[in-house]
Formats: sequence, C-alpha cells, structure tokens
Amino acid sequence: MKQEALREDMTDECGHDGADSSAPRDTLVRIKEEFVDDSTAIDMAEMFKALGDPTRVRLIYALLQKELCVHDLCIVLDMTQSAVSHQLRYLRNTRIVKRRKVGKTVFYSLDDRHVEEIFAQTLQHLKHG
Amino acid sequence: MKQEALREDMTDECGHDGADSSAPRDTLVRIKEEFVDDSTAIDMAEMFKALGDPTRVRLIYALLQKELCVHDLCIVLDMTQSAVSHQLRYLRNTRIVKRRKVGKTVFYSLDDRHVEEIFAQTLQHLKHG
DNA sequence: ATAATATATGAGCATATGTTCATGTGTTAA
DNA sequence: TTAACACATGAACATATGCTCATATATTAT
Repeated sequence: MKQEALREDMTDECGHDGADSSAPRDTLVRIKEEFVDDSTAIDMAEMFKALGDPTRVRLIYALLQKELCVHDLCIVLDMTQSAVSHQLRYLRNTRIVKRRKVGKTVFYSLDDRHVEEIFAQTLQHLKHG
Repeated sequence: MKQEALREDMTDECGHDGADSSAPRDTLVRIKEEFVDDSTAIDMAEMFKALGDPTRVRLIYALLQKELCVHDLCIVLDMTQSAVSHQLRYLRNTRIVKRRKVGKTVFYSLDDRHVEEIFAQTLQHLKHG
C-alpha cells in the first residue's frame, strides 16, 4: 500500500467503503468526530506518561499510605535526593502530588483522589492478564 | 546533604528519627515492607507507559467504540500504516489490544475491560485539575 | 555572620522512544 | 504465476527521558 494514500481525505475512495472487511465510511466519520480532540488525547497521554516510570509509581505508592518529606522518600525508595526531587517535580507539574512546607522540610502528598482508583484498576488489569 | 548518606541502611542514624519533621523509623520500615515489590512497580509502570502516548491513546479511544481493521484505524487517526502498525504491536505486547484475522484483514479490539475504567478515571482527573 | 540542613535545579550523558523509509510476509484475484 | 492488497517489521534518525554530579536556594542553629 502506498503510504501517501493513507493521508487522503476521507471523502476520497479508499476501496474499503461498504466492504465486509471494514467499517462503512459514515461509521469512520462518526468515530473520527466523536473522538477525543487531540489536546485531550495529549493531556491523557501526559498523565499516563507521568505514571509510566517505576520510580514515580513507587513514589505514589508510598504517598498513598502517608504524607512524607523528601528525605523519608529517599530512604523508602533507596534513591539519591536529587533523583527523587527531580521525579517529585515531574509529579508536581502533572498535579499528581502537592507540597506543604514546614521550616526546612517539604512534605509531599497526593493531590488527586483518582490516582488511587487508577492504580487499583491497573492492578486488576495486571492480575487479569 | 551528602548523596551517599541516602543510600545507607535504614538501621543507621539518619538524624530524622522521631523528629517532628519526619516519620519515625519504624513507620518508614513499614511503608517500605508493605510496599509493592519492585517487579509489580515495573509492571504497573509498563502498563502506564503503554498508555502514555497520544497516538496510542487515540487508538484505544477508537477501539473503545468499535473493533476496527488497521486500514480504518489509519484513516481515523490520519497516520501512515507503518506508524499505526508499530503502535498496535506495542499495545498487543502489553495485552491491551488483541487481533482477529479475516482473510487479508486484521481486526483489532480491546483485550481488557479495565482500560475503559482507567480512561474514565483519568478524564475525571483532568477535569478536576 | 557562618555553618549545617533540606530541598531544588541546570548541565551532561547514556538509553529509550516514535516516526519514516524500505522491504518482508501472507492472502486474494486475474 | 503474477499482480495487487493488507499488514508487519527492521534500520535509521531525531527527540525525549532518567539519572548523576555539581551547585543554588531557603531555613535554622551557633
């Protein structure tokens, strides 16, 4: 198949219209229009990307149990302060965690009630698979 | 703070034990032990990583509505067949989608009932934020 | 003021990722 | 058999990612 043909407008003939082997064109148009808009898809992907790293998963798991300061998170994860701080900033930018400063110490906690549910569903998925 | 100090065993003095500004050591031990094991954290991260790309989010969104063949997915996403196939393989390896072959055509569909719920929770998160 | 503590951050580096391009495999039609 | 079609895949390339190292900022103690 020519690669360029795939980028043609959907009103063009594509050889699939009405055939048994694929959806009729109006169905594809509907799927395309009812679709999440690109910016929402990008936002969702960014959220998942934020959860898509073992270090950040472990940080979130720790914070699911208790609000913790950076130092304690370093101990629990057995990682350097720099690495932990960098990842906490990532999670902060995605609004997954928030901070509370007390003197020199900064306490981190989850900023979203949905994360716990997302984690639960994902664990279910892993068991099912 | 010396970076090396963070990698010390938790039974060592860390200067935080019992202080107001951080959790007592036994609490940290508990959090560490009740923790998801590393392989589970890695598995969860891999799952989220699979969802952490706009193209794959859009593929999943299309398949949430209807089983579709590769050609139609190319049209709906307006992407080349090669790019779509590569990403479908990624989703297949993560057991998020499955295939069904009919003649020359390969139909893809979701292989997991939890993905829809995960997506719903994530959309909630995005609205809340 | 000086030092110590707790955290944040920029630069650099090795590795991972997503796409394109070219080509391979398997199926149907002529 | 030959051609066309639908999809899969390896290589290459540009960009993104996660860590380390060094250093900066902010707060507290002496």
